[in-house]
Amino acid sequence: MRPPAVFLMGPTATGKTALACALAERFPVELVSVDSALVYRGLDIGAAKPDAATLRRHPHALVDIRDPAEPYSAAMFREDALAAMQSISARGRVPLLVGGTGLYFRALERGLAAMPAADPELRERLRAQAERDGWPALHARLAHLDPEAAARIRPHDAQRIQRALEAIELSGGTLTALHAHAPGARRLPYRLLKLALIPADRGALRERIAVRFDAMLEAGFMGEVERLRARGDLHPDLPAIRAVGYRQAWAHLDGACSAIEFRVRAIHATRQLAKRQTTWLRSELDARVFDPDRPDCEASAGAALALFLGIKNG
RNA sequence: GGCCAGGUGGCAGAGUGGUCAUGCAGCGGACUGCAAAUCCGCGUACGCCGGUUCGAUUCCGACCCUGGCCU
Repeated sequence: MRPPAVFLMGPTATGKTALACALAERFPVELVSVDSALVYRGLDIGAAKPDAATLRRHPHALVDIRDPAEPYSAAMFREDALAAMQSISARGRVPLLVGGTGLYFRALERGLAAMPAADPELRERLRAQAERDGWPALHARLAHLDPEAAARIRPHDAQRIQRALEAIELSGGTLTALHAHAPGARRLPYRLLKLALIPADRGALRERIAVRFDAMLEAGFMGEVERLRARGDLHPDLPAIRAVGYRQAWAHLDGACSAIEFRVRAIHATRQLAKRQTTWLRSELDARVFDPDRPDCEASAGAALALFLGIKNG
């Protein structure tokens, strides 16, 4: 029989970490982070990374595993997460995957088609071509090589056009053909309980995001960004520096906008992130949804987990 | 009180006698190796009342409001 595993999903600033830690106090679970920003060392305050004391008491796998200069990816995440889960299960414990990165959860659960890995040089070449001819021109080329993929991808979706052309060039086949290779065998070999934290009232979430951002500033967020800049080898095109908050802070320190403007932009970007994260969650039809703003949220989630694990609550 | 300028969607800000500004915010959505990324979609806005006109956000008049100057 497949071992159990739990997903705890939710947009930013909904208290996922607190809930995960609370559950870890009561159940035999161990935490695995599902967050594309927490993997980076040095992104702490602005990424709302659990503090050192929390991490000591409740270790999170896949936190601080990457230098901000090295890009991470969904495929690497899947591999790392599977390894972490296996080791947790082997100890007789239950992996609790907590985070807000929809693509990572999906890649983990459904698997990714076997495709060539990212190739920085090829990407750079495609980027240069796009700068000259525009992405729609590359999209037209894609339409020639793989009409089906081109129909799915918008002419200005730089990232996907680039990835499609990259995969085609590296594999010699089409993206469509690569995807067609059923990733069925790659499905997650676990019995899953999915918990989703979705605020019924987005107004409350918006407010919490603003308050939290000001707390980050108070806690020294700018100093953290200054330290990253001081390294000298980081730039705004890196995934780590494009993270919400960091990107806006970087632009502000470059003189692109005032401190006041920077704060507003960062808060807006965070809210927009929360919205996109919520959109991912709406497609998780088999998830148990809880409202983080209700006082019984933790108890309800705990009850669902107890039932799933066949453990007497308490 | 007088003179001048102006009142455009939640905000900023163009413009025109009869199809469209645009940006930001917001909302909805997509999502297979950068995903806290990338992209797509969504608004009968033209201060108020009259007038001119086939047709007024646009032209004319009164009124209200805002800012500046003057008394």
